[in-house]
Amino acid sequence: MKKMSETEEKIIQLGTAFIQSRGVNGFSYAEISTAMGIRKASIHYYFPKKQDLIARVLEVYNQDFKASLDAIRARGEDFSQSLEAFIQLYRRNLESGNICLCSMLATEQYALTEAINQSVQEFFQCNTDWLKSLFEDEGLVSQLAEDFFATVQGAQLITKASGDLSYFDQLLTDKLARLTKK
Amino acid sequence: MKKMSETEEKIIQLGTAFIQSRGVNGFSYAEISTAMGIRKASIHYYFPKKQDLIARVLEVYNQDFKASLDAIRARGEDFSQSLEAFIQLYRRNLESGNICLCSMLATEQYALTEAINQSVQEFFQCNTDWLKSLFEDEGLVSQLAEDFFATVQGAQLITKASGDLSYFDQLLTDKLARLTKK
DNA sequence: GTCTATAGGTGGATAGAC
DNA sequence: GTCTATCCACCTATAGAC
Repeated sequence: MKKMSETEEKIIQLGTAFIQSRGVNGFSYAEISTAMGIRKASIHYYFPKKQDLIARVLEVYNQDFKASLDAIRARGEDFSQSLEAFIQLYRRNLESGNICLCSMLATEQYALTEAINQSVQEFFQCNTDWLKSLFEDEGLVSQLAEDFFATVQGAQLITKASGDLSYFDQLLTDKLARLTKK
Repeated sequence: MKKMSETEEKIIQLGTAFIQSRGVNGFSYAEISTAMGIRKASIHYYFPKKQDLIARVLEVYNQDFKASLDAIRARGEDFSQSLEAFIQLYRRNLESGNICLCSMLATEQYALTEAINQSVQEFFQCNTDWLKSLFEDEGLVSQLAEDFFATVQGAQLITKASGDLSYFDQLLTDKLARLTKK
Protein backbone atom coordinates (compact mmCIF):
# COMPACT_ATOMS: atom_id res chain seq x y z
CA MET A 1 0.00 0.00 0.00
CA LYS A 2 1.69 3.18 -1.15
CA LYS A 3 0.82 6.29 0.83
CA MET A 4 -1.39 8.81 -0.88
CA SER A 5 -1.88 12.54 -0.59
CA GLU A 6 -5.25 13.68 0.70
CA THR A 7 -6.04 15.09 -2.72
CA GLU A 8 -5.31 11.82 -4.45
CA GLU A 9 -7.35 9.94 -1.90
CA LYS A 10 -10.31 12.26 -2.38
CA ILE A 11 -10.12 11.92 -6.16
CA ILE A 12 -10.23 8.14 -5.84
CA GLN A 13 -13.11 8.33 -3.41
CA LEU A 14 -15.16 10.59 -5.68
CA GLY A 15 -14.16 8.61 -8.74
CA THR A 16 -15.41 5.43 -7.12
CA ALA A 17 -18.76 7.00 -6.27
CA PHE A 18 -19.19 8.49 -9.72
CA ILE A 19 -18.35 5.29 -11.55
CA GLN A 20 -20.67 3.28 -9.32
CA SER A 21 -23.56 5.64 -9.97
CA ARG A 22 -23.01 6.57 -13.60
CA GLY A 23 -20.35 4.37 -15.11
CA VAL A 24 -17.10 5.35 -16.76
CA ASN A 25 -18.80 7.12 -19.63
CA GLY A 26 -21.16 8.96 -17.35
CA PHE A 27 -18.69 10.96 -15.31
CA SER A 28 -16.01 13.46 -16.21
CA TYR A 29 -12.91 15.02 -14.73
CA ALA A 30 -14.91 18.25 -14.72
CA GLU A 31 -17.40 16.80 -12.25
CA ILE A 32 -14.75 15.57 -9.88
CA SER A 33 -12.89 18.86 -10.01
CA THR A 34 -16.06 20.84 -9.35
CA ALA A 35 -16.95 18.62 -6.43
CA MET A 36 -13.48 19.12 -4.97
CA GLY A 37 -13.08 22.80 -5.73
CA ILE A 38 -9.96 22.27 -7.84
CA ARG A 39 -9.28 22.37 -11.60
CA LYS A 40 -9.41 19.58 -14.13
CA ALA A 41 -5.67 19.89 -14.77
CA SER A 42 -5.00 18.95 -11.15
CA ILE A 43 -6.79 15.66 -11.60
CA HIS A 44 -4.68 14.99 -14.67
CA TYR A 45 -1.58 15.57 -12.55
CA TYR A 46 -2.46 12.52 -10.45
CA PHE A 47 -4.13 10.48 -13.16
CA PRO A 48 -2.94 11.60 -16.61
CA LYS A 49 -5.43 9.41 -18.46
CA LYS A 50 -8.94 8.51 -17.41
CA GLN A 51 -8.04 4.84 -17.65
CA ASP A 52 -5.35 5.46 -15.03
CA LEU A 53 -7.95 6.74 -12.62
CA ILE A 54 -10.33 3.89 -13.36
CA ALA A 55 -7.57 1.33 -12.86
CA ARG A 56 -6.61 2.85 -9.52
CA VAL A 57 -10.21 3.12 -8.34
CA LEU A 58 -10.69 -0.53 -9.14
CA GLU A 59 -7.46 -1.54 -7.42
CA VAL A 60 -8.43 0.19 -4.19
CA TYR A 61 -11.98 -1.13 -4.37
CA ASN A 62 -10.83 -4.70 -4.81
CA GLN A 63 -8.32 -4.41 -1.98
CA ASP A 64 -10.92 -2.98 0.38
CA PHE A 65 -13.50 -5.55 -0.58
CA LYS A 66 -11.09 -8.42 -0.11
CA ALA A 67 -10.17 -7.00 3.30
CA SER A 68 -13.84 -6.93 4.21
CA LEU A 69 -14.24 -10.56 3.23
CA ASP A 70 -11.18 -11.56 5.23
CA ALA A 71 -12.53 -9.67 8.22
CA ILE A 72 -15.80 -11.56 8.08
CA ARG A 73 -13.98 -14.85 7.95
CA ALA A 74 -11.71 -13.80 10.81
CA ARG A 75 -14.69 -13.11 13.06
CA GLY A 76 -15.43 -16.80 12.90
CA GLU A 77 -19.19 -16.42 13.04
CA ASP A 78 -21.47 -19.14 11.81
CA PHE A 79 -22.61 -19.73 8.23
CA SER A 80 -25.76 -17.68 8.49
CA GLN A 81 -24.11 -14.71 10.11
CA SER A 82 -21.22 -14.73 7.67
CA LEU A 83 -23.58 -14.82 4.72
CA GLU A 84 -25.60 -11.95 6.13
CA ALA A 85 -22.42 -9.94 6.48
CA PHE A 86 -21.64 -10.72 2.85
CA ILE A 87 -25.07 -9.56 1.76
CA GLN A 88 -24.58 -6.41 3.78
CA LEU A 89 -21.52 -5.52 1.70
CA TYR A 90 -23.75 -5.36 -1.34
CA ARG A 91 -26.67 -3.76 0.40
CA ARG A 92 -24.53 -0.82 1.43
CA ASN A 93 -24.10 0.31 -2.17
CA LEU A 94 -27.81 0.08 -2.83
CA GLU A 95 -28.57 2.34 0.09
CA SER A 96 -27.03 5.17 -1.88
CA GLY A 97 -28.70 4.01 -5.09
CA ASN A 98 -25.55 2.41 -6.45
CA ILE A 99 -24.44 -1.04 -7.44
CA CYS A 100 -21.12 -2.76 -6.91
CA LEU A 101 -18.28 -1.12 -8.85
CA CYS A 102 -17.47 -4.32 -10.70
CA SER A 103 -21.08 -4.93 -11.67
CA MET A 104 -21.02 -1.54 -13.33
CA LEU A 105 -17.66 -2.10 -15.00
CA ALA A 106 -18.79 -5.49 -16.28
CA THR A 107 -21.37 -3.70 -18.42
CA GLU A 108 -18.74 -1.35 -19.85
CA GLN A 109 -16.14 -3.82 -21.07
CA TYR A 110 -15.80 -2.17 -24.48
CA ALA A 111 -14.62 1.07 -22.88
CA LEU A 112 -11.99 -0.49 -20.63
CA THR A 113 -8.47 -1.79 -21.03
CA GLU A 114 -7.76 -5.48 -21.02
CA ALA A 115 -6.05 -5.16 -17.63
CA ILE A 116 -9.11 -3.56 -16.09
CA ASN A 117 -11.45 -6.17 -17.50
CA GLN A 118 -9.14 -8.79 -16.08
CA SER A 119 -9.39 -7.25 -12.61
CA VAL A 120 -13.16 -7.22 -12.82
CA GLN A 121 -13.10 -10.95 -13.51
CA GLU A 122 -10.78 -11.45 -10.58
CA PHE A 123 -13.19 -9.63 -8.32
CA PHE A 124 -15.96 -12.02 -9.28
CA GLN A 125 -13.64 -14.97 -8.83
CA CYS A 126 -12.58 -13.71 -5.41
CA ASN A 127 -16.20 -13.48 -4.31
CA THR A 128 -16.97 -16.92 -5.64
CA ASP A 129 -13.95 -18.51 -3.98
CA TRP A 130 -14.81 -16.95 -0.65
CA LEU A 131 -18.40 -18.17 -0.86
CA LYS A 132 -17.39 -21.65 -1.97
CA SER A 133 -15.11 -22.00 1.02
CA LEU A 134 -17.88 -20.87 3.34
CA PHE A 135 -20.42 -23.20 1.76
CA GLU A 136 -18.08 -26.15 1.81
CA ASP A 137 -17.44 -25.69 5.52
CA GLU A 138 -21.20 -25.95 5.93
CA GLY A 139 -21.33 -29.14 3.91
CA LEU A 140 -22.97 -27.46 0.94
CA VAL A 141 -21.89 -28.08 -2.63
CA SER A 142 -19.99 -25.37 -4.45
CA GLN A 143 -22.76 -25.01 -7.03
CA LEU A 144 -24.89 -23.46 -4.33
CA ALA A 145 -22.20 -20.91 -3.70
CA GLU A 146 -22.07 -19.96 -7.38
CA ASP A 147 -25.83 -19.78 -7.44
CA PHE A 148 -25.83 -17.59 -4.38
CA PHE A 149 -23.39 -15.14 -5.87
CA ALA A 150 -25.28 -14.83 -9.14
CA THR A 151 -28.47 -14.21 -7.21
CA VAL A 152 -26.91 -11.40 -5.21
CA GLN A 153 -25.55 -9.80 -8.36
CA GLY A 154 -28.92 -10.00 -10.09
CA ALA A 155 -30.93 -8.86 -7.08
CA GLN A 156 -28.71 -5.80 -6.96
CA LEU A 157 -29.52 -4.86 -10.54
CA ILE A 158 -33.25 -5.40 -10.18
CA THR A 159 -33.26 -3.43 -6.93
CA LYS A 160 -31.41 -0.58 -8.57
CA ALA A 161 -34.16 -0.30 -11.17
CA SER A 162 -36.95 0.07 -8.64
CA GLY A 163 -35.06 1.56 -5.71
CA ASP A 164 -37.01 -0.82 -3.51
CA LEU A 165 -34.58 -2.13 -0.92
CA SER A 166 -37.21 -4.29 0.71
CA TYR A 167 -37.24 -6.42 -2.44
CA PHE A 168 -33.53 -7.04 -1.98
CA ASP A 169 -33.91 -7.81 1.70
CA GLN A 170 -36.85 -10.13 1.24
CA LEU A 171 -35.29 -12.04 -1.62
CA LEU A 172 -32.05 -12.73 0.21
CA THR A 173 -33.62 -13.38 3.58
CA ASP A 174 -35.76 -16.03 1.94
CA LYS A 175 -32.81 -17.50 0.12
CA LEU A 176 -30.75 -17.67 3.28
CA ALA A 177 -33.62 -19.32 5.09
CA ARG A 178 -33.88 -22.02 2.43
CA LEU A 179 -30.17 -22.68 2.63
CA THR A 180 -30.09 -23.08 6.40
CA LYS A 181 -33.34 -24.96 6.78
CA LYS A 182 -32.16 -28.12 5.10
CA MET B 1 -48.32 -1.68 -33.79
CA LYS B 2 -47.80 1.23 -36.15
CA LYS B 3 -46.12 0.36 -39.43
CA MET B 4 -42.57 1.51 -39.82
CA SER B 5 -40.41 2.41 -42.77
CA GLU B 6 -37.45 0.16 -43.41
CA THR B 7 -35.13 2.97 -42.42
CA GLU B 8 -36.86 3.47 -39.10
CA GLU B 9 -36.83 -0.24 -38.45
CA LYS B 10 -33.12 -0.46 -39.18
CA ILE B 11 -32.37 2.46 -36.86
CA ILE B 12 -34.24 0.75 -34.06
CA GLN B 13 -32.47 -2.50 -34.74
CA LEU B 14 -29.03 -0.92 -34.67
CA GLY B 15 -29.96 1.26 -31.70
CA THR B 16 -30.97 -1.83 -29.77
CA ALA B 17 -27.69 -3.58 -30.51
CA PHE B 18 -25.62 -0.53 -29.65
CA ILE B 19 -27.37 0.14 -26.36
CA GLN B 20 -27.10 -3.50 -25.36
CA SER B 21 -23.38 -3.55 -26.02
CA ARG B 22 -22.34 -0.08 -24.91
CA GLY B 23 -25.18 1.61 -23.10
CA VAL B 24 -26.91 4.88 -23.89
CA ASN B 25 -23.81 6.96 -23.22
CA GLY B 26 -21.61 4.67 -25.25
CA PHE B 27 -23.22 5.03 -28.64
CA SER B 28 -23.94 7.99 -30.87
CA TYR B 29 -26.12 8.93 -33.81
CA ALA B 30 -22.89 9.13 -35.78
CA GLU B 31 -22.25 5.42 -35.29
CA ILE B 32 -25.72 4.44 -36.39
CA SER B 33 -25.56 6.69 -39.43
CA THR B 34 -22.17 5.33 -40.43
CA ALA B 35 -23.39 1.76 -40.06
CA MET B 36 -26.40 2.54 -42.22
CA GLY B 37 -24.71 4.70 -44.82
CA ILE B 38 -26.92 7.69 -44.14
CA ARG B 39 -26.37 11.03 -42.35
CA LYS B 40 -26.91 11.89 -38.72
CA ALA B 41 -29.63 14.36 -39.64
CA SER B 42 -31.69 11.54 -41.11
CA ILE B 43 -31.74 9.77 -37.77
CA HIS B 44 -32.94 12.97 -36.16
CA TYR B 45 -35.79 13.06 -38.67
CA TYR B 46 -37.17 9.84 -37.18
CA PHE B 47 -36.04 10.38 -33.61
CA PRO B 48 -35.52 14.09 -32.91
CA LYS B 49 -34.01 13.49 -29.46
CA LYS B 50 -31.85 10.61 -28.34
CA GLN B 51 -34.34 9.86 -25.58
CA ASP B 52 -36.99 9.39 -28.28
CA LEU B 53 -34.89 6.67 -29.86
CA ILE B 54 -34.14 5.03 -26.55
CA ALA B 55 -37.81 5.03 -25.60
CA ARG B 56 -38.80 3.46 -28.91
CA VAL B 57 -36.03 0.86 -28.75
CA LEU B 58 -37.24 -0.12 -25.31
CA GLU B 59 -40.88 -0.22 -26.38
CA VAL B 60 -40.13 -2.59 -29.25
CA TYR B 61 -37.82 -4.71 -27.11
CA ASN B 62 -40.42 -5.13 -24.40
CA GLN B 63 -43.14 -5.98 -26.90
CA ASP B 64 -40.97 -8.58 -28.58
CA PHE B 65 -39.85 -10.08 -25.30
CA LYS B 66 -43.38 -10.32 -24.02
CA ALA B 67 -44.40 -11.99 -27.26
CA SER B 68 -41.61 -14.52 -26.78
CA LEU B 69 -42.81 -15.29 -23.28
CA ASP B 70 -46.39 -15.71 -24.48
CA ALA B 71 -45.18 -18.01 -27.22
CA ILE B 72 -43.40 -20.23 -24.73
CA ARG B 73 -46.51 -20.45 -22.60
CA ALA B 74 -48.65 -21.17 -25.65
CA ARG B 75 -46.50 -24.15 -26.60
CA GLY B 76 -47.68 -25.77 -23.39
CA GLU B 77 -44.47 -27.61 -22.70
CA ASP B 78 -43.60 -28.80 -19.23
CA PHE B 79 -41.96 -26.79 -16.47
CA SER B 80 -38.43 -27.80 -17.32
CA GLN B 81 -38.77 -27.14 -21.04
CA SER B 82 -40.44 -23.79 -20.48
CA LEU B 83 -37.73 -22.70 -18.11
CA GLU B 84 -35.05 -23.75 -20.54
CA ALA B 85 -36.73 -21.68 -23.23
CA PHE B 86 -36.74 -18.73 -20.84
CA ILE B 87 -33.04 -19.17 -20.17
CA GLN B 88 -32.44 -19.33 -23.89
CA LEU B 89 -33.92 -15.84 -24.32
CA TYR B 90 -31.13 -14.51 -22.12
CA ARG B 91 -28.44 -16.73 -23.51
CA ARG B 92 -29.03 -15.39 -26.99
CA ASN B 93 -27.79 -11.93 -25.99
CA LEU B 94 -24.69 -13.37 -24.40
CA GLU B 95 -23.78 -15.18 -27.58
CA SER B 96 -23.06 -11.82 -29.15
CA GLY B 97 -21.35 -10.58 -25.99
CA ASN B 98 -24.34 -8.52 -24.88
CA ILE B 99 -26.69 -8.49 -21.94
CA CYS B 100 -30.42 -7.89 -21.83
CA LEU B 101 -31.38 -4.34 -22.85
CA CYS B 102 -33.10 -3.67 -19.56
CA SER B 103 -30.17 -4.93 -17.51
CA MET B 104 -28.06 -2.34 -19.26
CA LEU B 105 -30.63 0.43 -18.86
CA ALA B 106 -31.03 -0.39 -15.17
CA THR B 107 -27.42 0.66 -14.67
CA GLU B 108 -28.00 3.97 -16.46
CA GLN B 109 -31.01 5.30 -14.60
CA TYR B 110 -29.50 8.74 -14.10
CA ALA B 111 -29.30 9.29 -17.87
CA LEU B 112 -32.88 8.27 -18.63
CA THR B 113 -36.30 9.84 -18.39
CA GLU B 114 -38.71 8.82 -15.70
CA ALA B 115 -40.92 7.13 -18.30
CA ILE B 116 -38.06 5.00 -19.55
CA ASN B 117 -37.02 3.97 -16.05
CA GLN B 118 -40.63 3.02 -15.44
CA SER B 119 -40.64 0.76 -18.49
CA VAL B 120 -37.48 -0.95 -17.33
CA GLN B 121 -39.19 -1.77 -14.05
CA GLU B 122 -42.18 -3.09 -15.94
CA PHE B 123 -39.93 -5.38 -17.93
CA PHE B 124 -38.58 -6.90 -14.74
CA GLN B 125 -42.08 -7.20 -13.34
CA CYS B 126 -43.29 -8.87 -16.51
CA ASN B 127 -40.52 -11.46 -16.26
CA THR B 128 -41.22 -12.09 -12.62
CA ASP B 129 -44.97 -12.46 -13.15
CA TRP B 130 -44.43 -14.92 -15.97
CA LEU B 131 -42.05 -16.99 -13.89
CA LYS B 132 -44.29 -16.92 -10.83
CA SER B 133 -47.18 -18.25 -12.86
CA LEU B 134 -44.99 -21.02 -14.25
CA PHE B 135 -43.64 -21.93 -10.81
CA GLU B 136 -47.05 -21.92 -9.19
CA ASP B 137 -48.39 -24.31 -11.79
CA GLU B 138 -45.57 -26.61 -10.74
CA GLY B 139 -46.48 -26.26 -7.09
CA LEU B 140 -43.45 -24.13 -6.29
CA VAL B 141 -43.63 -21.04 -4.13
CA SER B 142 -43.31 -17.65 -5.80
CA GLN B 143 -40.13 -16.88 -3.85
CA LEU B 144 -38.39 -19.49 -5.96
CA ALA B 145 -39.49 -17.68 -9.10
CA GLU B 146 -38.09 -14.38 -7.82
CA ASP B 147 -34.90 -16.15 -6.86
CA PHE B 148 -34.66 -17.72 -10.27
CA PHE B 149 -35.02 -14.44 -12.07
CA ALA B 150 -32.39 -12.70 -9.96
CA THR B 151 -30.02 -15.58 -10.60
CA VAL B 152 -30.46 -15.32 -14.36
CA GLN B 153 -29.88 -11.58 -14.24
CA GLY B 154 -26.74 -11.99 -12.18
CA ALA B 155 -25.38 -14.91 -14.16
CA GLN B 156 -25.70 -12.76 -17.25
CA LEU B 157 -23.55 -10.02 -15.77
CA ILE B 158 -20.86 -12.37 -14.50
CA THR B 159 -20.80 -14.18 -17.83
CA LYS B 160 -20.45 -10.90 -19.68
CA ALA B 161 -17.31 -10.14 -17.67
CA SER B 162 -15.56 -13.38 -18.58
CA GLY B 163 -17.20 -14.17 -21.88
CA ASP B 164 -17.40 -17.75 -20.69
CA LEU B 165 -20.77 -19.05 -21.79
CA SER B 166 -20.14 -22.44 -20.25
CA TYR B 167 -20.30 -20.79 -16.83
CA PHE B 168 -23.78 -19.53 -17.66
CA ASP B 169 -24.91 -22.88 -18.98
CA GLN B 170 -23.52 -24.86 -16.08
CA LEU B 171 -24.95 -22.56 -13.44
CA LEU B 172 -28.45 -22.60 -14.85
CA THR B 173 -28.45 -26.27 -15.76
CA ASP B 174 -27.55 -27.06 -12.15
CA LYS B 175 -30.19 -24.71 -10.83
CA LEU B 176 -32.86 -26.19 -13.04
CA ALA B 177 -31.83 -29.67 -11.93
CA ARG B 178 -32.21 -28.73 -8.27
CA LEU B 179 -35.65 -27.26 -8.92
CA THR B 180 -36.97 -30.32 -10.72
CA LYS B 181 -35.36 -32.94 -8.53
CA LYS B 182 -37.41 -32.19 -5.46
C1' DG C 1 -36.92 11.97 -46.58
C1' DT C 2 -32.26 12.93 -47.03
C1' DC C 3 -28.85 16.01 -47.45
C1' DT C 4 -25.10 19.99 -46.16
C1' DA C 5 -23.73 22.99 -42.92
C1' DT C 6 -23.29 24.55 -38.59
C1' DA C 7 -24.32 25.89 -33.89
C1' DG C 8 -23.28 25.25 -29.12
C1' DG C 9 -21.64 22.40 -25.84
C1' DT C 10 -18.64 19.05 -23.38
C1' DG C 11 -15.33 15.54 -23.45
C1' DG C 12 -10.15 14.16 -22.44
C1' DA C 13 -5.78 15.88 -22.63
C1' DT C 14 -1.49 18.99 -22.70
C1' DA C 15 1.74 23.14 -22.35
C1' DG C 16 3.62 26.25 -19.62
C1' DA C 17 3.30 29.99 -15.88
C1' DC C 18 3.43 30.37 -10.98
C1' DG D 1 1.09 20.79 -7.03
C1' DT D 2 -2.12 23.82 -8.85
C1' DC D 3 -3.34 27.01 -11.98
C1' DT D 4 -4.83 29.39 -16.82
C1' DA D 5 -5.31 28.73 -21.37
C1' DT D 6 -6.04 26.12 -25.12
C1' DC D 7 -6.49 22.20 -28.55
C1' DC D 8 -9.04 19.02 -30.93
C1' DA D 9 -12.31 15.50 -31.19
C1' DC D 10 -16.86 14.34 -30.60
C1' DC D 11 -21.43 14.97 -29.05
C1' DT D 12 -26.66 16.34 -29.63
C1' DA D 13 -29.46 19.08 -32.15
C1' DT D 14 -31.36 22.32 -35.65
C1' DA D 15 -32.03 25.17 -39.99
C1' DG D 16 -32.78 25.10 -44.50
C1' DA D 17 -31.64 23.48 -49.42
C1' DC D 18 -32.85 19.82 -52.52
